[in-house]
Amino acid sequence: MVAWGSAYGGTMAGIRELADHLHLSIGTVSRALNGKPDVNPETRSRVLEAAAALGYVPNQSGRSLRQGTTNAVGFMIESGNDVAGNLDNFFLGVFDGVQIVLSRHHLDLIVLPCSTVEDPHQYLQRMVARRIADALIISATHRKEPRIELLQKAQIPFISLGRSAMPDDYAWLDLDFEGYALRSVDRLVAKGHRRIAVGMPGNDINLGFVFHDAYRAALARHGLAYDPQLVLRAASSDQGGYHIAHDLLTLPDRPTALILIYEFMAVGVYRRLQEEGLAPGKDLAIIGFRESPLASFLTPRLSCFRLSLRDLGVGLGESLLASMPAFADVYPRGIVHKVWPMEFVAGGSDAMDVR
Amino acid sequence: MVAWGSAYGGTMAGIRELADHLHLSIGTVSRALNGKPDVNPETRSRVLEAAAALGYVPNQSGRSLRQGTTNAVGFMIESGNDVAGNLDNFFLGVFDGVQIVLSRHHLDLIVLPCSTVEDPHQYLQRMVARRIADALIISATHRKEPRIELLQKAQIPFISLGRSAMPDDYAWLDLDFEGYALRSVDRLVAKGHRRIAVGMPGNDINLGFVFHDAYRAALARHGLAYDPQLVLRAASSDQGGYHIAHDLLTLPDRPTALILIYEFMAVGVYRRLQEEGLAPGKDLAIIGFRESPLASFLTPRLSCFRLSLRDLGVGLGESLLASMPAFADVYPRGIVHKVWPMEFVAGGSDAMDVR
DNA sequence: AATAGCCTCGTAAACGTTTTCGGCAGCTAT
DNA sequence: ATAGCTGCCGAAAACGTTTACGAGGCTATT
Repeated sequence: MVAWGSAYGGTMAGIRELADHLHLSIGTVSRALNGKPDVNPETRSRVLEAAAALGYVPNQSGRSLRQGTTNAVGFMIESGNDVAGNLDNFFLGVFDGVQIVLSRHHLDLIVLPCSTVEDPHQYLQRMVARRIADALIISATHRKEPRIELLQKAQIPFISLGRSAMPDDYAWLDLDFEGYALRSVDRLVAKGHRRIAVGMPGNDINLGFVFHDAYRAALARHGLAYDPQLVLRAASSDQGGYHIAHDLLTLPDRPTALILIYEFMAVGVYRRLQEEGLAPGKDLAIIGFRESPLASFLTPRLSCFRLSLRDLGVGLGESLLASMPAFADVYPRGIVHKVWPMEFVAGGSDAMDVR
Repeated sequence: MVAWGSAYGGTMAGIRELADHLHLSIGTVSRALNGKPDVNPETRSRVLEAAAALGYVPNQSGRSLRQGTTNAVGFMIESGNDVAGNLDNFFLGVFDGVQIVLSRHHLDLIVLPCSTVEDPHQYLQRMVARRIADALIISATHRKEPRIELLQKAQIPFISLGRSAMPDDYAWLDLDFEGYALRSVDRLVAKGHRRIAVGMPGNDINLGFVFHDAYRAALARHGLAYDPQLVLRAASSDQGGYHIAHDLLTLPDRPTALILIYEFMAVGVYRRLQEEGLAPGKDLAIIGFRESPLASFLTPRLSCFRLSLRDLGVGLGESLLASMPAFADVYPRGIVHKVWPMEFVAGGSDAMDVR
C-alpha cells in the first residue's frame, strides 16, 4: 500500500488519492461524501469507508473557493472591553452553548478577539473582507452601532448579543435589563425603600440606556420621583463599583438602596462600605446583576438574577442559524428579537427593610 | 463606471475586475500587490492606488488554496477549564499581546474554544485537519500532553503556553512557577514560618507538578521537612480555595502560611477564614499567585506576583513566529523555551510575622 | 421492438489567486 | 549591426474541491 493518509504524518490524502484508490472519479467521490442523491448506496458506503480509513478530510480552502462558504461562524469580542476583562468571564460560558448548536450542523466556532489597539469597526471590516466566516456574532453593542450597518451592507448573516438604539431590522438577543430594573425596583419599594440609586457605565453601551429607562419607568409606576443624582456612573469594573459607592455615600439625602448593572461592581461597593464601617444589606440594600461564582462568595451573598450562560449560547446559536439561508430548511427563517429571561436569587445583600 | 467595489455593497471586486480596470493582466496585478520584484514601480503604485480605491481585498480561499497558507494563527483554549472560567480572565490580556505581534506580519489571530462536551485532543485534531491556521498556540498543558505529539506529527508550527512533562523538543513559554515557589517560601521562612502549606489543583495540569517540586526543593533548602499533609488539593476556583482553607483549619498542627497557585483561590480562603473569625495576614499568611484586579480589592490586599499579560502575549507571539519557516528571515529560528519572570507585589496578606 | 425514463457515473468547467515561464521590447557591449 | 542582457509584462498552469452536464446501461411503457 502506498503511504497515504494522515496516519503517516506525510502529506494528507486528497480527494484525488481517494478516488484513485477506489477506482472512481473524483466527482463521484465528492458526491458520495456530500450526500448527493445520484450515487449508488453501495458505492457511497464504500467511499465513506475508505475516507474514514485513509483519514481523508476535505481541504477547506478548496471547498470555500468553490462554494463560497467557510463552514465557520465568527464570534467577535473586544479584549479591551472592561466587562470582558474583569472577573468572572461571561463569554466562555456562552461560547460553549453556541458551539453545541453549531457542531450539530458541522459548523465550527471561531472567536475573533479585537485587540485594544484596533478600532472594532475596522477590525470587523477586515474580518468581513477576509470572509473569515459564513455568519457572525457581535457583542458589546453601542447605542449607535456602525458594525450593524456594515454587516447588513455586506449581506452577512449575523446576530447581535445586545440591542442597539437603531432600527430593529436585524437579529438580536439580549438579557432582560428591563425586567431586571423593574423587578429590582419593585422588590426594593416593597421593602420600603424610596431613594433607590443605580450604578451603571458612563459610556454609550446600549444596555445602560435600556436599564436606565426601565429604572425610570419603574420609579414612576410607584409614584417615586426620578432624581438624576441617583444615577451613578463609573467604569464597568470592581473599581468602578468602588467609586460608585464612594459617590453614593457623599449624596445629601443618602439612598438606602443600590441597583448595579454589573455584578462585579459589587466587589468594589462592598469594599467601600466596609471601609466606612457600613454593612452591605444592613446599611445599604444592594442588588447585583447576574449570578456568578463571585456573588455567592461575597458576604452577605449578593442578591442577583440567575441565568444559564450555556443556554444563552444555545439560543444565540439557534437564532443565528435561523438567519442563515443555508439552514432555512432546519430552522424557521426570520429575524429573531429575543429578550432572555432571568430568575431572581435572593441573597442577604438586599435583606434590609426600612418600613 | 461599473458598480465595482464594496462601496456598493454588491459582489466584492476580485482581482479580475481590478486587472480589467487597469488594463493589465491579473498576473501583473497580483505581483504588484504582493511586492514581487519584476514590476515597474510606476505600475505598482497605480495598482496599489486602484486597489485601495476599489476596496479590493484578496479572497482568502483563493490564496489559501494556491499557497497552502491561511495567514491566521489559532489559539486553542478550553472553555470547560476551571481556570479559564473563573474570575479575572487571564487569556484576554494574552490575546491582546499576541495579536499586536501578529498584526505586524499580516497575520490574524483566531481563538479556538474547545467546548466542554468535546475532547480537547479530538477537537485539535479536527482543527488541524481543517488546516484552520498556519500555526497554533495551545494552553493548559497536562503532564502527558497528546496534543503535542499530534502537532509534531502534523508538522504544524506551534508553541505551548505551559510546559509538559514530555521531551523538550517543542517550543514552550511558561510562567515562573519555580521562582514563585522558591521566592514565596524564602519570604515566609524569613518571617519565621516553619509550617507552610500549598494550595494547588488535584488534576494533572503540569504546572501543579512544577510548583510542587519547587516547593519541596525550597523547603529542603531551608532544612524544613516536607509534610504531604500540607499539600492541599482542590478545584482551581474560588470554591476550591474555600475547601483548601477548610482542610487547612482541620490539620493537627495548623500551618501558619499558605501559598496558592491560583490567586482566585484566595477569595475562598478569605471567606472561610472570616467564617471562623480569623483574619488573613494575621492568623494565616497567604501568598496568591498573580496580581489581578481582584488581588487589590481583597482585604487585606493579596501578596502576589506582577506580570504583564500583554507582554506575555507578545513573547508568545514572537516565539511562535520564530518557529514558523515563513518568518525565518525576520525572527531567529529556533525552539524557544522561556520562563516568564514575575515581580513580587507585597500586600497585607502575608504581613504576619511569627518570629 | 422502439422509445422514454431512471439510475449511476465520468468529464470538465468553475471558484480566485499565485507563480512559473516565456516573450517582447529597449539597452549595452562587442 | 548583432548578440546578449535586463526590465517588464502576459499567458497559462496549478491549488482541491463542487457541480452542471452528458453518456451509458438498464427497466418499463407503448
